[in-house]
Amino acid sequence: MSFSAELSPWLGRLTMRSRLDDAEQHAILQLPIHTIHVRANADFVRLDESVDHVSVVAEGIVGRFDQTAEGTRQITALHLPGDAADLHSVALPRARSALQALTPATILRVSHASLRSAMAQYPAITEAFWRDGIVDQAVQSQWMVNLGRRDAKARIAHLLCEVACRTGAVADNHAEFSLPVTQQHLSEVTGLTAVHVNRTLRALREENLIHAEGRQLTILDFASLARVADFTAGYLQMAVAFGEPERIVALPQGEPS
Amino acid sequence: MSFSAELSPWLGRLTMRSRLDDAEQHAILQLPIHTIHVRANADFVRLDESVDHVSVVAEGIVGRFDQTAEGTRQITALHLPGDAADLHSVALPRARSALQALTPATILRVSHASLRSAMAQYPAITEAFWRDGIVDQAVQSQWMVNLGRRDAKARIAHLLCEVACRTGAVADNHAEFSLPVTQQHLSEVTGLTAVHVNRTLRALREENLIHAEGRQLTILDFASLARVADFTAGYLQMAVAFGEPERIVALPQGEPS
DNA sequence: CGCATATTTGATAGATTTCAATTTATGTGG
DNA sequence: CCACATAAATTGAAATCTATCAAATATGCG
Repeated sequence: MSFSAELSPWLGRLTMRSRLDDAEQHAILQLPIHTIHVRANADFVRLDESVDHVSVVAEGIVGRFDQTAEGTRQITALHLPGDAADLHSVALPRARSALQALTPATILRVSHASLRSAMAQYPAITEAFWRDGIVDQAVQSQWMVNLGRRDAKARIAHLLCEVACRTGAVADNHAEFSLPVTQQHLSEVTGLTAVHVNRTLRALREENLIHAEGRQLTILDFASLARVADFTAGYLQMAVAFGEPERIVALPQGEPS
Repeated sequence: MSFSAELSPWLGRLTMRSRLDDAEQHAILQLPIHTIHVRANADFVRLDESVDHVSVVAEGIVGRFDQTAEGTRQITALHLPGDAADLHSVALPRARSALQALTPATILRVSHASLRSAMAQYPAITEAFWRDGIVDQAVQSQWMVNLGRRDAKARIAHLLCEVACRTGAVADNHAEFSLPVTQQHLSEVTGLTAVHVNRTLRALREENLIHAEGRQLTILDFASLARVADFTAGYLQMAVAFGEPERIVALPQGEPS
C-alpha cells in the first residue's frame, strides 16, 4: 500500500472527460493503491467474482472478455495504460465480464472503500466516474457498428485507428505505436478468425496503409486508413482536442457547468 | 407539464437495480414530465444534438442507432416501456447516438434540470442512474458477443429470449409478447440482412421453437430456444428475481449497503 | 539450441449477402 | 366496406465473404 503519484495517468484520463478542481484532483492522486503484476494471458478478474477494488492499468494492455457457452471469446473492451478497467464495479461489484492481461501488465488496485469515501466527499468525483463509463459505452457502441456492419478490412482498420488515437500516437497523418497483442486477440476483438485477421492485415500492408514491425505498428497514411475504416474520432471524447470538458456539479467558485 | 405517476414504470426499473428509500422514490415520481407522441420511424433525438432532457419510454419500442458513413444502421440498444433511453445524457448532454421510435411511441421527457436537483438532494439517485447505465452496458456486452461470435440463428434466438425476459413475459417455459417491429429492424439489431432474418425466423418456426402471429410472438419452448441462443438471463439484472438490489450510499436509517 | 507459441499460406466448405421478383399484409380515402 | 397504394414479408439463384482444416514457417524465450 503506497501513496505515490502513480495514479496521475488515470487522473489525466478522467480530466480529459470531466472537469475537476484541485481538491478533487488531489483526492484522486491521494488514493491508496496496491500494485500487482500480471502475466500475459492471465485473468485477474473472473466472471461473477465480487470485487472490492478497481483495477487501473499502469502498464500493458487489458481486455474485457465475454464468452459463449462453447468458450469462444469476444473482447468487449480494450484498456490501455491510464484506463480504469472496471470503474463500474464501485457501483456494481459483481463482475459481469472477466478481465485478462493481453500482455504482461501492471495493475494498480484502488479499493472501493477509498473510492467511495472520495465520492462521498466530492460529488464531482462520482459524476466523473459515471461519465467515464458513459464514454466507454460510446466506444462499445462503435464496436457494435464494427461487428455488425463492417467487413473484415474496415473492422481491423477501425480498431487500429482507435488505438492510435487513444494512445495519442497520431500526428501529421502518421502514427507509430506499440500493439503487443496477438492476432488471436485481434480476432477476439473484431469477431473474426485469427486466420482472417492475418490475411486482412496483409491486405492492409499491401495497400501501404500500415507497416508492422514485430509488435510495433505504423499507420503510414492515417487519413486513408480512416477512410477504409469509416473512422471518426469524435466518440472517443478526447476532450483536450475535441471540446469542453464537462461538469454538472457547480465548481466551488460557483462557476456553472 | 404535469406531476402525475406516469413515471412509476421507470421507478420500477430503477428499483429493480438499486435500492431507494421512500423519499428518494417520491422524488423520482414527483419529477415534472412533458409527454410527446412520436410516429413510427421518426427520430426524436438526433446524432450530436445537445439535449436538455431525458426520454423515458412510456409506450412503444425505441431503438438507439449508430450508422456507418454509407448509412447502413446498427441498433445498439432497444428500449422498452419503463426504460430511460438516454439517462446518460444527464452527465453527457451531447447525444452520441440517435434515438428512433420503431413503433408509434409515447415518450416522457424529464428535464436535466429537475433530474440534477433530485441528484443533488439524494446522492443515492445519482448512484441509481449510474448503475442503470452499467446494466445497460452489460446488455451491450452481450450484444457484442452476439454480433461477434454467434451465427444468425443464435443471434435471433438470443434477442427473442432477451426481450421476453425484459418484458417479463416468461412463465412456465413459455412466453407470449408483442414485438411490433419490422424484420428490417431485427436485422439492424442483429447485424444481419433483412432477408436472412426472414429465413432464420422461418427456421426457428419450423423447429417449433417460436410462433409468430402478426406482431405477437410466442416462444413455444423457452428452454430450448435459450439453448439455441446460448442465453442466460443473469446479465439483465432483473434484481427482483436474481439477487439483492444494490446501494452504496447508506440508507437514512443507517443500514449498510 | 530447442520447445512452445505465433504467424503465414493453401485449399475447401459453409454461411450470409446481394439482387431481383413475387406474394402477402397494412392502412387509407372514397 | 372495398379498392388502391404502400410497406413488409417471402422466395430463388448466384456471388462473396469468412470460417475451417491442415500444414509449413517464423519467432521468442529459457
